[in-house]
Amino acid sequence: MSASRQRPKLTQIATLLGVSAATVSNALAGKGRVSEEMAERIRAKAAELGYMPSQAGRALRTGRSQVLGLVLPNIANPLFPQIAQAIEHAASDAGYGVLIADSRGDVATQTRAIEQLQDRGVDGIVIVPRRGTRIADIGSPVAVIDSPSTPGNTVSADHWQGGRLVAQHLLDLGHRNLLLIGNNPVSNVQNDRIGGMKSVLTGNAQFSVLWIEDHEARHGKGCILGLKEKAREGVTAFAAVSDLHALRALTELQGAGVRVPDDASVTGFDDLTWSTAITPALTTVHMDMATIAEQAVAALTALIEAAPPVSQKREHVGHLTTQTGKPVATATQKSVPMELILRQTSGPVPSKPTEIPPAGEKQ
Amino acid sequence: MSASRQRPKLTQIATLLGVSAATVSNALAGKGRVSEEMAERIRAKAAELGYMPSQAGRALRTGRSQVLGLVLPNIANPLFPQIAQAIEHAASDAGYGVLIADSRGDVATQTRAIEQLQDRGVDGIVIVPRRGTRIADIGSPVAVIDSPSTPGNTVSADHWQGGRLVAQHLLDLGHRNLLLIGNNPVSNVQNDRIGGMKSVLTGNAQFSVLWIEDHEARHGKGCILGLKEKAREGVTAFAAVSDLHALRALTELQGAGVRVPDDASVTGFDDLTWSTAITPALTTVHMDMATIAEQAVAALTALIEAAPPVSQKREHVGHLTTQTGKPVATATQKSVPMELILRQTSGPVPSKPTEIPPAGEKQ
DNA sequence: CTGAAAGCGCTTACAG
DNA sequence: CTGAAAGCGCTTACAG
Repeated sequence: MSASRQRPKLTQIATLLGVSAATVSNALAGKGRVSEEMAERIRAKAAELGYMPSQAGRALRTGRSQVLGLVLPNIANPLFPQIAQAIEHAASDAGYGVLIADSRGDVATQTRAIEQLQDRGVDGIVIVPRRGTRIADIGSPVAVIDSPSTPGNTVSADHWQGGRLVAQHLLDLGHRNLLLIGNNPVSNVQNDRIGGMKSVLTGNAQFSVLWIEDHEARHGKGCILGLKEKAREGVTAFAAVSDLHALRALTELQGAGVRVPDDASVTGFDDLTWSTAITPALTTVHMDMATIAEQAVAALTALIEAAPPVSQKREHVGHLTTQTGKPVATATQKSVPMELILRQTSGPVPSKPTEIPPAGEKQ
Repeated sequence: MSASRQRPKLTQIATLLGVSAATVSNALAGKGRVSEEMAERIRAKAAELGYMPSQAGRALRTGRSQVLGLVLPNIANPLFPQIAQAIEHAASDAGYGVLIADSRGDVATQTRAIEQLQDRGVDGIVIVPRRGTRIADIGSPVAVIDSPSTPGNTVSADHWQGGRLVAQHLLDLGHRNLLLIGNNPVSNVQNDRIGGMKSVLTGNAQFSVLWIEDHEARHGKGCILGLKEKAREGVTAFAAVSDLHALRALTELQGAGVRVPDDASVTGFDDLTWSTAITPALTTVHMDMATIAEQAVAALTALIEAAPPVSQKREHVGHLTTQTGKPVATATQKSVPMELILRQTSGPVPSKPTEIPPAGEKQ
């Protein structure tokens, strides 16, 4: 009944007001070349008609789509919601839309995904890269979200510091025998987190590291991690590099009759949605994705504005541009502090040696 | 070093070959108005230069952006990765990009999100709507992913049938006393799932329903669900309408010394990523998001093609269009069967009455 | 079978 | 302060 009248266009409001399209455009863009009085009338009329400029027209003319591409290693990744949400907001605040792409596992698909995004005319790309990605080969402005150990333009959480946080927390609770649980020793993120933990675990605390992929390579996918035995051997704290692994540890321990946090503590990383939905709720480390996303988008828009739009006649070629037209940008390296979230899976080290039930009739 | 030459444009390949832009355009579009020989040369040259048409130019001319909007109630939803991934692929296969938007909780934000998408010129919208959304008010082609109980153009999993699947499974295992766990009684999806379960639980099986929101309203957010007591009262199977609630049940039971699946069975819904990462792995019901997404995108592209592009001069106004230019579309109502995934949290009902440890020193 | 022309909706120098 | 004109890259009737 209401709504959905035909979308008004610039020229309509121009003729309605008896002015030129140029004036309307300038007024709406706030380019100041218009009398305040005229500008006001134009803005009023535009608002009245619910005018929104056509992206297509503007994009064609300016060479800018006002759209960013978001490339992720694997959309199915449980961290994806947090990242996508944060990027979407940051981008939206900066006047950009977000087009998604999925690397679907391999670097080849990632390359294709990036190309597709470019074919669709994105102004820049936010990427959480797969191992082995050559960022430099991407012909668009790029912001990388990874770990501070990644070279190049990067924004990320300070995973190392996050590691220190958990380890210190466990130390403070009296734990002196810990198992650090990771998945893959070649991940920068995981290595940083573990490295941070290790850096705190000096002196009289002992620890070892369990890499799940290695373990599964030997015992089969989805196998038991043998945490109950570890507990019986005296480990009182299990510190995983991700909530996913913490969940695995928690359920394995609980299923084996090891009580958390009474008999052993478990901690994770990432603060995934379900981490409060479990009993006991998971102690974890939270990354401030909102800030990370803002910084990534800010870095990206800076790059975009520095680079001349591709499809524009370059009247006077800038002094500070390389032959490819890419500005000589200094690499951004930002890292955002992580925050420890105290919940119920971590508690004081048991005073008396833990009594772990023996055998255990697992099916 | 290589790559990133200036993007070639249509006219470049035209002049290079000494033909008109029109011919190049026709050849590339396969419009047949070009000799096969010429077409071949043109295609070859285009491939050689890595030509990709400018979306902006094409969009401006055709009135079509080849982009779909994806609107979700809450990007942070754990189901989002599955949905986004599936939609992205289906859309990509159909030649569309996907722009994301976040409803961030309320209907008002959802409305704004939809408007933003429209301002960015999307050709259509895939929406997983919030309660109370008036789909009819959206001025663009829309495909809705929800439950079959939702009126209008809808594609969805057959949640009711999924419910039957789990309930029958538990019945087959000998369970006769079940607790169905839901969150919110006003959700169509959850009601369908529970309804399906109930429809199977006739005869000598007894059950009751626990709505978590109600329970939390009385006992506080994040409270204990009291499942151990239920178990002691004779419940042997806990069937949740989502993996999230199943996880909550599982950890609560495990933490209270109730062994799963030996003492009690637990089942979920959705097959979230972590459902194999827990011990024991979760028995759940999987939705075929790939198929759902394909159907949603297919329905959407059909609508898009039926509707005349907004910004086009409508030479001869079609016979079968309403005054708003929207085609009189018959409502699509498709539902995709769900699949039971047997894993370790469900097992035969215990032969002897379960011995649940009493007290329980929860912290 | 091929080309010349118009135009999609905007913005940006340039004149006045 | 305002307007006329050109042009972003494409596609689509229409002529030839």
